[in-house]
Amino acid sequence: MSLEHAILGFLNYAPMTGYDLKKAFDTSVRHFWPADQAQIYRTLKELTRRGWVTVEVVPQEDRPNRKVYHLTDAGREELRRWLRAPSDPEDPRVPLLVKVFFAGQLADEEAVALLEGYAAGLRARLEEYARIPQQAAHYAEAVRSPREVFFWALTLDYGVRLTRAALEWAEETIRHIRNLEEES
Amino acid sequence: MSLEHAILGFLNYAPMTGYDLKKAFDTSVRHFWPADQAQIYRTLKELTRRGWVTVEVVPQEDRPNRKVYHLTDAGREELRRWLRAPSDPEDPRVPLLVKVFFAGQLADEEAVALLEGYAAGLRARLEEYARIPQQAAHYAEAVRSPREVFFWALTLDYGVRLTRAALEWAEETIRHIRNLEEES
DNA sequence: GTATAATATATGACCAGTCATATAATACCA
DNA sequence: TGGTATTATATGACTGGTCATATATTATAC
Repeated sequence: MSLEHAILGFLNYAPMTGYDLKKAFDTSVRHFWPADQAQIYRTLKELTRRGWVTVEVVPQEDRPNRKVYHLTDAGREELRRWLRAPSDPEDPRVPLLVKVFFAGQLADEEAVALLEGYAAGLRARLEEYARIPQQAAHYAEAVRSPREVFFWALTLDYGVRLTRAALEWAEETIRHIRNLEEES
Repeated sequence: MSLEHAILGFLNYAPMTGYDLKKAFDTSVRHFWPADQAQIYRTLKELTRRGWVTVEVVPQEDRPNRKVYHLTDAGREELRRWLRAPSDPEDPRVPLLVKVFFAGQLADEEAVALLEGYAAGLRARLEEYARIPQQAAHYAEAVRSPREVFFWALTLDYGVRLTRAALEWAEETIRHIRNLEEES
């Protein structure tokens, strides 16, 4: 399960609270692995039970106590085991394709509208991706580990390439449908 | 929810049992929307409750009775409503990228092995996709609705393009890591 | 003769993830 | 003065999906 291991991965950088972890997810892997706050806290409990992390309660007066989680040796071992383990190749679920599959029920203009909406979402996504490097720049400087930064950048590259491929498909498909219309 | 509506979509082609539906899923949309048998039966129950489908029990002597489900007018309306409704653009979860994100913990050869395993899975997927047109040929003939066949083909085209894009990313990334190794 | 596949429906247990909400203090803005 | 944001943890209810298994008959393969 990815959430568990992503948490181990973050705690391997530095000890953190559930709250910190939520922010870490939201500013890094959220585009390919969003994490729900409730799920993070419940997973931390489970990871503690398994001995992969330990808790250190840091009392605070002005705000709620912090529960700082530390990766244990067993946890670090599990992280590396998971990283090396083969992942089974599952095709990702694509809700849009379910609509496309049954789009024969729609008129041509309606099918085009469906694809235009999808394409608009993809373009917005690409714009968001384009803003990431600047946002990440100060991070990369702070971390000062070019090796880590290299792998982080790979995930963005993947996102851009796949989104572009999907957009090209959508645009060509729209053109295709419009051509069929003209011919008839 | 896609499963519900996919079932409505199939029942719009023809009345069917849960068993038939399972086969329909497995021979068409399984690459982007796999359906569990238990989930199909439970969803049919729910769709009946909502009045989108009706059941007709067809007694059989030699094997279990068939419960043939029929799409109602309300169900057909719901199918078209769903097809026309905008789908919110969510980035798909990509478990591999979680590993890549934390791959700084691995040695270069290990990171390459991770990507090689992924690439192998993608190549197998492309080979499977390449076999689909022949498999679907007799279907397309039987259906005799070129419009339906056109939309079905679009979903395959999407799969091929996205898988190729992912494979290119993986292959270029592998080369990239190997180049870095040589330089050092 | 024995095992497995196909036809057909169904339930129980479980899992990961989502959404809403609770608590409680401080800070800041209008 | 009221409303929202930030810090911080936690629970309850729910949803969609997975896995294993039960039942019962016929057909086919080894």
